[in-house]
Amino acid sequence: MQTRSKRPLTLRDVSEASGVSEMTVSRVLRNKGDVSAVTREKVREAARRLGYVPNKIAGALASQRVNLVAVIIPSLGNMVFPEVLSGISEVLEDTDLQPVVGVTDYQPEKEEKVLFEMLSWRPSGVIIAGLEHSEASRAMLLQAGIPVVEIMDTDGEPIDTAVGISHRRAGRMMAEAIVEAGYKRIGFMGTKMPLDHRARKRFEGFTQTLAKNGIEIADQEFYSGGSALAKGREMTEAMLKRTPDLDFLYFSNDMIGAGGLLYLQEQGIDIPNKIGLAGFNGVELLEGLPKRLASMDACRLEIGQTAARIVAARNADGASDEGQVVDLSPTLSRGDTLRKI
Amino acid sequence: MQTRSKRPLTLRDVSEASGVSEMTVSRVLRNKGDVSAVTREKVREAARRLGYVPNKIAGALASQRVNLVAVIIPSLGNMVFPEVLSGISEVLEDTDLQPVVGVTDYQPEKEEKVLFEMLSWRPSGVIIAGLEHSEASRAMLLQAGIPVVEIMDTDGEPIDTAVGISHRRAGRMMAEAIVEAGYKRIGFMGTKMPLDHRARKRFEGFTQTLAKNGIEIADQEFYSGGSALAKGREMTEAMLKRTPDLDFLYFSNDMIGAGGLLYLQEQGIDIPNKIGLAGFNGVELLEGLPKRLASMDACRLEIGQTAARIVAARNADGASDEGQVVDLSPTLSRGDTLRKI
DNA sequence: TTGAAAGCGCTAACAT
DNA sequence: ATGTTAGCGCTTTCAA
Repeated sequence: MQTRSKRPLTLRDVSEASGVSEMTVSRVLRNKGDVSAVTREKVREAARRLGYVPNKIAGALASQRVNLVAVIIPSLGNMVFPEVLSGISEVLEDTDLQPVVGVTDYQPEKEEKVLFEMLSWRPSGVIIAGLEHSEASRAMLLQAGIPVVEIMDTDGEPIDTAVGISHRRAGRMMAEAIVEAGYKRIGFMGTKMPLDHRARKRFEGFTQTLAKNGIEIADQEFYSGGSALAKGREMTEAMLKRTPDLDFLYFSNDMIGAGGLLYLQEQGIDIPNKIGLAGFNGVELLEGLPKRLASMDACRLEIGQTAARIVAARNADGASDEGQVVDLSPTLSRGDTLRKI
Repeated sequence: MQTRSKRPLTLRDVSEASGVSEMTVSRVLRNKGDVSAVTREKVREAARRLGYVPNKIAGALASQRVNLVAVIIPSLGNMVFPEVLSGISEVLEDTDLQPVVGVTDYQPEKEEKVLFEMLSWRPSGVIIAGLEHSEASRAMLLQAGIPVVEIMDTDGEPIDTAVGISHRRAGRMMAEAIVEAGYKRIGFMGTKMPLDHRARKRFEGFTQTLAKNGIEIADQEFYSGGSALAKGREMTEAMLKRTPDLDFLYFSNDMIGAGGLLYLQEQGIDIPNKIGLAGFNGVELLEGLPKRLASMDACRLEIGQTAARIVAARNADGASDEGQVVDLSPTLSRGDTLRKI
């Protein structure tokens, strides 16, 4: 351990310090090839003593291999994505691959930029949220010549491989459960995000199934920004003032659903008999509410794990699963806010 | 735009396609040096048409510059850190630097590993949470020869520069407010995390100030894992059963505080008169609760912004602010759960 | 304004 | 088991 230096150390420094060729030093540090125990120890000791940190840039250029996996998601604030990331990290930790995260804020232009930036580091694979990408993004992904796994959604044509759930189906399932339970006057609340394709697809599936049962959304409202819990509360109050005869509220995420739930409880309204409620995501965070909100889990952890496994497998044996679509099944939890039939 | 290829394109491909030397192509693509408008357009067009993505690995090796800033944090699930990241991204977006995130799960060994991994990509700076690091980590940071900003905490000796709040002081401030408000029988609930130094420091400051006022924590409990909201609820119930005469509950984070709040409200207990409550963090997420929880904000966004600005400035002009400590002032919000004096 | 040559720090592919 | 050589794809530097 020596004092702060301007020039970072190179293999050569370790080579000189240990009296062994650069090549052998390189072999020791990568545990590659046969090196005698004595030499190995000499080298390790020298590297440790100097505080040598290998230069992956040079290594990557020479070997043409980069052990990074680009993970591109819309947001970190959403709860959902950190959980997907956990699944990815967990699986990649057993390999020599490393996730690198990029965030798009649901903006296609930003996605394009982040993707370009990450691809320019020549990662070994890409895991990217959603099936909707700009032409340029699709082109880059196609050109990259690496495994590309699109996650979260399966309603569409994957570039290469997809792992997720069908959000249309998720919307349909929830609508069916609500109709079966006998609710008729249904209100919807969600985020004002034209670019959140998955929320849009859930909404489409939801309204289609309602329509099939002769039901039309009785009221709806979209918000953006602010605290979701507070927004759920406010929107619920406003909507019930506007449309007092609603008997069910479907929220596009659990957080606003929780806000609505708290509001209704304060008003002493009978849940789920007078009004039923449901959200989406099965956010564990919210366990501990006065009543468990009906919800539908999006298989976040499993999606991350599966995607990572696919990338890892393709890197290991080059097995080509291209075109594969892994469609997971979301499960509905009725909680205490969706009345039994 | 052409079909998927095995070998990624190189500058040479663009050079040949545009009939211009590699060197000039390089200049165009980096907007460096003088290139005639005609040539520039020719090159741009060729690059676009081929779908060329520059190889940053080669570029970085040649130029000895990498526009990445390593950001090392304990967790993404904590709410707090995504917000710090927002502050960092926001500021770095106006520069040519890019954040790259690594997660340590509060484990020193993992921090060491992540740090080593990231430093081996030769980033232009490091932003790392906390002031407590292993000897090896400190050595690497010192050796790296790049700006190092330790964030979140200012109670300790920074390696280079620190930006954060004093958690000891935060604990003291909260204790003072509670004592002033006349509460006497105080219970504490927190996470069982010996390695969360900031939580520990808050607790120390808190108990010290109580002691100074002749008060000792009347009961305390630590949890790990599970949903924080549910844990807050359960622990509150258990603690009040065990120690019924408590008149104040201090929670080490807002999420468990919210759980406690919901429980007490259901029990019809008068908050803040019969029992007062306070959390920590000022999580915006929780606005919308029946009562606003007293809390103390940790200046998360500002910490991120300031840290990023320091790294960016040092990269721009090499100005050396080493040893600087930026100590931000957390503000106490009394909410509705801490009675006025 | 453009081009040619020489490396950046490492590893693949061959020696030995 | 160890060493030598020749690049990886760019950018820096110097020349034209």
